[in-house]
Amino acid sequence: MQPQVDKIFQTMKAKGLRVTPQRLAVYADLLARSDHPTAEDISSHLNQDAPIASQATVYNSLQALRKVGLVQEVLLEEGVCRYDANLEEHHHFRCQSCGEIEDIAWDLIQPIDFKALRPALQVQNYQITVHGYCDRCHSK
Amino acid sequence: MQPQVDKIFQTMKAKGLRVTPQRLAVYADLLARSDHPTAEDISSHLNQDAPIASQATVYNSLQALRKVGLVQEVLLEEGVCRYDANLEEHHHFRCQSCGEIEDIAWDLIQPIDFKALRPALQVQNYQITVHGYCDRCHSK
DNA sequence: CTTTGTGCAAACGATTTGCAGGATG
DNA sequence: CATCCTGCAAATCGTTTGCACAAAG
Repeated sequence: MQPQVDKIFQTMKAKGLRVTPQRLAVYADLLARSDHPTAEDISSHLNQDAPIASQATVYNSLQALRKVGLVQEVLLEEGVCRYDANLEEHHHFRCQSCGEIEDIAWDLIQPIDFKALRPALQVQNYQITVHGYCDRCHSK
Repeated sequence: MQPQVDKIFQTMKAKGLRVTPQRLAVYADLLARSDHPTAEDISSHLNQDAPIASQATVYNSLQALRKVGLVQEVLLEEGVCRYDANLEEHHHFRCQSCGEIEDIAWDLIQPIDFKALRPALQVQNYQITVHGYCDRCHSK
């Protein structure tokens, strides 16, 4: 088991939530994937061989994980919510042709000091969303 | 009628789409609002006194306007799609407490040269989404 | 008279919820 | 044994679609 998975035990127990096999499976699946799956993606991937977690439980688990801060929502397209267990701050690129989503490392972009720009706002975090065409689609 | 509204005639006709009273009403409503209303917001606002456009027509009109580039989708929260007729590039701030959305002027933030950072990506546009607490919620 | 758009209601897809039964502490 | 969680199915919410009629070119 990857070291990162340990986090769920500390984090969830600290908030009084149980670490059930289903929640663990959802979290492990998210950690193991580099893409940003939807709830449906996770559900079908998880249950492809044997039933691990019902659809409702996947949704519930994602909410629980989100509540304790282990996963984040990612909103890049209309109509679907994607999830991400990569808690390092990062930005996103989305290909307008194939829909592929690519992370953009936080360090690549010079930090923006919103405190200086807009002192009235108490900024918690920010992300940059980049739209365009990926290498593969572009070269077609 | 505001000068901006004229745009719809040129733009839609150029693409072979008709400027119907409903589409005009939806567009004018969007131009007149500084917030970023949902389709439902627009529909109820438009029809509060007299029936102007059915719900389906509001959705269709928004798609038509989006297709010709007069309005943009704004994805800031899960489950709802917001719309914006402000075509000047800009960023968004969303208050995590009251949900209020505020524009952040494009010029406020130093442009990012993605071509230099990630030459493989053909970047069309990008926006920054800032989360935090607005002045009002923060001072509570 | 052919094309495009509207309105209604039904269909849809993603997500949530109510509730009975199970597992956990 | 009290609490929390799961699974199922039904419900909900935002959005889309099929179809008949109306309007525009």
